[in-house]
Amino acid sequence: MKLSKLFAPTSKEAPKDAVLPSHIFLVRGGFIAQIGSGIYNYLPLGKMVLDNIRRIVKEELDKAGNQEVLLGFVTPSQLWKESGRYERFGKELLRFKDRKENEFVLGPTHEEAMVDLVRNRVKSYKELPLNLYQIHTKFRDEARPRYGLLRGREFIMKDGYSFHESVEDMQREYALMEETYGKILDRLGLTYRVVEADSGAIGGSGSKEFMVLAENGEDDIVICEGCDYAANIEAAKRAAKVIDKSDVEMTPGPFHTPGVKTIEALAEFFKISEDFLVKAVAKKAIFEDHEEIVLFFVRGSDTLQETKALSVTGALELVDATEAELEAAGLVPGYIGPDAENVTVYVDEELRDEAPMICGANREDYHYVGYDFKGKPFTYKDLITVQEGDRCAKCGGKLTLTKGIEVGHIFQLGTKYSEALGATFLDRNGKARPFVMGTYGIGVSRLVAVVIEQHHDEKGCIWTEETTPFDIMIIISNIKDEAQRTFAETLYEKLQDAGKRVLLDDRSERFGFKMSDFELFGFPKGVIVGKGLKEGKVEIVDRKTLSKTAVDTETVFDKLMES
RNA sequence: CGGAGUGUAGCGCAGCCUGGUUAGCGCACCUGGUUUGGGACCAGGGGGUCGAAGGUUCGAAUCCUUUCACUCCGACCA
Repeated sequence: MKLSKLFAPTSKEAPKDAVLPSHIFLVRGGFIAQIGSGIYNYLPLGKMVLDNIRRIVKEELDKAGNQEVLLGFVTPSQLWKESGRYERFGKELLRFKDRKENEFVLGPTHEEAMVDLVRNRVKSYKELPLNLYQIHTKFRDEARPRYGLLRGREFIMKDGYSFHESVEDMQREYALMEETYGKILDRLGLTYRVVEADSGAIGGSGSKEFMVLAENGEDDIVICEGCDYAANIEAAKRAAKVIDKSDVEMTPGPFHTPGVKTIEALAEFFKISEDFLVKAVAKKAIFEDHEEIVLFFVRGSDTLQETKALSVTGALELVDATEAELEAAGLVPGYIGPDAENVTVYVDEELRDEAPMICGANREDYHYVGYDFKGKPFTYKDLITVQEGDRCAKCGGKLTLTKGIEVGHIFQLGTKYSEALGATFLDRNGKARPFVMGTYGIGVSRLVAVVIEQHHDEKGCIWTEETTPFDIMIIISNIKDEAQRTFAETLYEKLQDAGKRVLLDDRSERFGFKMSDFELFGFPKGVIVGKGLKEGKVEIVDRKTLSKTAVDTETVFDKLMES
């Protein structure tokens, strides 16, 4: 390809809203261009990267025995109503009607559609297992799209769905997918961790996320320094905190604490560690058919993990409760304790049998000192957010927090969707049973940006070997110099014939301009054909290190073929 | 969805408050020339429904109303 013919408009200026390197360089390098909020066009270079990633994903999945299909992007709402997600998915699901007033959705994920494809077509255990995937556009009407390709509304995802006759077989496939995803990310040249995750709106019994480690990641992940434990903050567990109670004594009873409403104030008032306080977090839980106030109690030094909290309630969402709503429920804001009546109460697991504690007395201006959880029949659940420095539940090692970008997520789904949609097969005994399913996703378009988040410098992109659109860029320093042009064009032809993907910068621009574009594009190798040609020399530039090596014109071809 | 902004040439912006010639500037673009190892220079040139609709006015980019889009902070987010 000749750069003079390539549609790759580069620019010195980045869009003013671009803050992440991937966003800035992909736009400046002419890889992508925004067309609407959270919607991007792929220009030739961006499309090449996307195709590379898509190809790697496909190769590895096919090797693992998966089969590619392509489902309709527009999905009849009926399917979503059958699974119950039409209501549950919320506003992210873009709904619309056709000219006949029939309702449709733009698929944000395709569990329903894939189950529909398989039901009544796969009828016997003999046809199982089956793992079908597609690499397709998705649409989620994100409340706030940002960060370029990292959080768009329209994006490209690989989504796979497996069907099995037993949980054991599904778990075998789940393990195979974990391995396969690892191979894919390795080939892309990414550093990642597999972490335990919350299953969220998809549901199911277990899930893991593939997190690419990056400073600008949106997800907090917990990593153990001592073993391989790693988890999303939303799902992370720790060894129960050990509290030193040696010099704490309390005489049980109510205590007058006027105006002391926060944990900090309470710790100050009693001159005691927050470890001995009970923090009440009140939320309004919204269910499909009603709303109610729910109370969560955690140790004063802990914070509520909202994803865990949401999951124990089974509600659609949790929102902050207003003081008026709390009072209406018979609660006293600032003095709420676990013995509150007529509301649903969840207590953190680590407070089971804990004593002595200080908690709200459910009475204006009073706390209860010396509270004992022993024998209290609360519903105890894991509710806390793991903090930096907590101890690993697996090995006792120190837990640290880091940032990651989610690029893959695998789920042990079970029979949730097959049951809801009535998708069954006949088992070995001739009995109809719902498929046991797994589901597996990779953010293909997100990966385009992720590669850059992990591989860039202040000048621009640095593509990895398998993602780069071109292997080599030949830069003709002075296009008016006949010798330079002839040599470069000959080399260009030769490398192409030898199977290299080569871009020839034959533009009539100045040297500095072309070098800047080379650095911005980020192809692994550059060849500068310039003033050294008179002495029989050209230079090979390594994009990663930006180091230049003078090479004889005789040997440059072989040198380039080596790498 | 709450709060706050911005829409003027491909991009970045000034002009608006205080209405009044032909709406400017930088970059980019086109032509000619000089230049060619780190985003050059000289000369000439093209490009605008001032986001849209309505209103006030002799006169609107500028004032008013409505609307749309985009962005930022937050909430939200397989």
